[in-house]
Formats: sequence, C-alpha cells, structure tokens
Amino acid sequence: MNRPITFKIEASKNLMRAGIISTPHGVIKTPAFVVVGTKATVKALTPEMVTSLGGQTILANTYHLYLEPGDDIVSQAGGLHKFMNYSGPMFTDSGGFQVFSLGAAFGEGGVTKFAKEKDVNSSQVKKTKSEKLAQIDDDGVTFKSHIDGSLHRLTPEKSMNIQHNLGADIIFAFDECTSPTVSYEYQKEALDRTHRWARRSLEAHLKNKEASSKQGLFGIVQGGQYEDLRQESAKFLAGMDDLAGFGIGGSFSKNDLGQAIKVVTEILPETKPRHLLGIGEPEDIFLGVEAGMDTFDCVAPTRIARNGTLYTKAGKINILNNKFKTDFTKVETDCTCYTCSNYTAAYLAHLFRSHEMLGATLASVHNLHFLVSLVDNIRQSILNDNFEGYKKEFLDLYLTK
RNA sequence: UCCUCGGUAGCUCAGCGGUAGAGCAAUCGACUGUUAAUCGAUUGGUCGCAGGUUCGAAUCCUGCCCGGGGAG
Repeated sequence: MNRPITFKIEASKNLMRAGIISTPHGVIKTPAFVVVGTKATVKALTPEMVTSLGGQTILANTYHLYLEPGDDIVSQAGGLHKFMNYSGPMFTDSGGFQVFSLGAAFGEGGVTKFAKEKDVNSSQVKKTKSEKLAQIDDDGVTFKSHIDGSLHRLTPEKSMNIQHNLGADIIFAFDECTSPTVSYEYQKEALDRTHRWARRSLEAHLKNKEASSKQGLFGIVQGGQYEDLRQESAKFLAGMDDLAGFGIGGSFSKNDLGQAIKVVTEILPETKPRHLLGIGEPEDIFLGVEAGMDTFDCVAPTRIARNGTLYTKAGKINILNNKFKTDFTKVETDCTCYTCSNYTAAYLAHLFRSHEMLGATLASVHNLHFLVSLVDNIRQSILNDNFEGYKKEFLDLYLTK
C-alpha cells in the first residue's frame, strides 16, 4: 500500500527526536505545534496569518463540522482545505473527545484535562450528575447537539466517514476520553472499547480505498492515569501496522505528564509520528518532546489570547491589568511577531478594554507566534544537540514570577 | 408662579415600612484533542438635604435643594 503519511527522523536522543512528517499537503517539521481550528477556522485569524506567523498545520474537529455546516457541505465545497482556503497539512480530531467534554465532564465546572486533587476526591459525587449531552455504549456514542438539542449518533464508522468527507491529511480513530475521576474498572472497560473502536476505525478507513490513499489514520492511546493500562494500550495499537501514527489522549496529572508519556512512547514504534492531544502549555511541551512526542495541539494560545492573556518569555501576562493602560512598550521587546512589530501593550490594553475584535486577532497572532517559535526552537535545539540547555534557559525565565 | 415626574454604587436602573440589589464599569484571577470575544472573585452606597411619624424609613408625611416635562 502506498502510505500517504510518512515520517523521517533527522536527529534523536533517547526517546526524543526531530523529524519530518510528509503529507499530501506538504511537510511538517517536528516537533511542531498544531494550530487548533476546530470549526474550520482558527478563531480570529485568516489561514494566511497562521502561515505567516509560522504555523505549519491546523487541526479541525469532526464533531463540530458534522453538526455545522455538515460534512456533506464541506465535501461539496471540495473538502476542508478548499472550503477554508488552507493548503497546508491538516488534522481532524475524531469527535471522541466530545464524549468527554460534552458527556463525562459536562456541567461539572468545565473540562479539566489535568486531574486535580479535589476532583479525584469527589469522584463519587460526579457520577450522579444526569445532565449529560452524551451517552456511551459499546457501538458508539449518542450525542445531543449543543447547538439545537437534536440527537445524533457517532460510531467509529461514522467518524471515519465524516473525516473522509472532510479530507484532512491526518485523521484520528474514534476513541473514548475518560474523566480523570473514573475507577480503574471503568477505565479498563473504556480502554477495551477504545481498542475495539480503533480496529473498527481502521477497517472502515482501509475499506475506503480513495480516502486511505490520501489520508493517514492515527490510533489513540488511552488508559487514564494507570500506567499498566497505558502500556497495554500502546502495545495494542503498536500492533496495528496500517496506522499512520499515534495520538496520546486522555487526562494526566500535571506533575507526572512526562512519565505518563514515556511508558507509552517506549513501546510505540519509533518510525511513526506521535501526537499529544490537547497539550499544551510551554512547560508541558518540553516534557512531551523529551518523552518522545512529535506534535502537539492546544486551544490555550488562541483561547487565552481572546481572554487577554499573552505569553512572554518571563511568563504569562494579563493585558487587562491596570499597568498596561499606559505601557507604550511592546508586549515583548525582542518578539518579531506582527503584533509586537507594530503595536504597543497600551494599544492592546485599549482594544481589550473597549472590546474591539482586533484585540483578539493581535493577541492570537502573538501567542501562536510565541508557541510555534518555541516549538521550532526546541526542534533546532534537538538538531544542535542542545535540548537540555535550551530547556533550562527557557524555563528558568518562564517559570519565575 | 403653579402642576407633574424624578434624585439609590463611577454609569443605567431595581427595591417602595424591617436597616440596600442587578447589569455595566473598575480591580484581580482562571482558561490544556474550543458548547469559550468565555467564566469567576473582589472593590464600591451617611439611598439629594433637614425635620417628622414609627419599635423600625431608601420606602410614609412636611419643608428645602437639584434635574426633566407641562401649564401660565
């Protein structure tokens, strides 16, 4: 079979590596940050802006596009790339995460990818919550649309069908992302289901010859906070030769993120790319890269940008703080992004305070540039065999407040 | 000059006998496969002034001051 997605390692050290993922829409130099564009748009930005700030690739979402405008319409438009006017490599998530975000974790204070002590301790309470928008059974998931309340059903086959219609280069198997609060027993049950769904996803994908000649399927490792389950998951998926790569999903404890990934990447074949789903923040990306991850996607840079938080080398700042009203310097003096090249912190503060939408755009440009550049610097540091040095240099300043 | 409506947090207003609330603004915080230009916390008021009635008044009565509208 002619594989649409290939991966070449350029440099490696222990589990860590720098490489190049080749897709029908171009290459992704890894480690790379995947810009999130859930509904076929990176919020507040045009695709040209994403490209010019250094973004190599965009991830959209099956669940959202299925509901609105409908994958049939995207297909009629000529596929996701053409529809949204983006010609670079694209990913689509499978919709499995919505089982978590709209189901298991719904109405409980928001989606928390990272387990927190208090959440774990109150797990008993959470089970009694009935206001869920999603119900899981062995065949798939029944969703209530958050848009109009209509009922929908997603199965591995359906998710593949939608993702084929959307036409991203890299697509994900339909999985169940569990809450960090569930018991070992449930986690095991969910994992087995995710594995059966991975098989069904792959079968459905390969059955569509045209799609599988242009799109590569990534399986998703789950297992929650249990190392043995994560290892079991990695072994299971590693045995599926026709997968183009792997995603690692689920919730983690912030302090052992690196370890949780390592136990998985030690098992996965090193010849295929690995994507860490939904992570992250700069400090998490260092851990992920070190543990052998190649790509990362995260809503944080764009979401926090829209809410007034900007990354700087010395940590995050909130542009809405009083002191920025009259700060006529750049957000970051040596930043080369479009925003810092042309505007002051005081101007951004003004835009946010007056709720002008340009604020969201300029802040998103800065944050994405910051994160994309960071990951690119990490890549260079691996190629130059200076990862440790760069990591220390960056985090020493970033984490001091 | 008379009639009338109104004067409660920085702003717009609710409360109309039991000792004051909302939205916005302000200040700060959160946000990790986006139900998010979202959410949360905090600060902020001798209820125009002076009397009176009452156990108790932002709320009822009287006078005054200020503003809108009307009549002359």
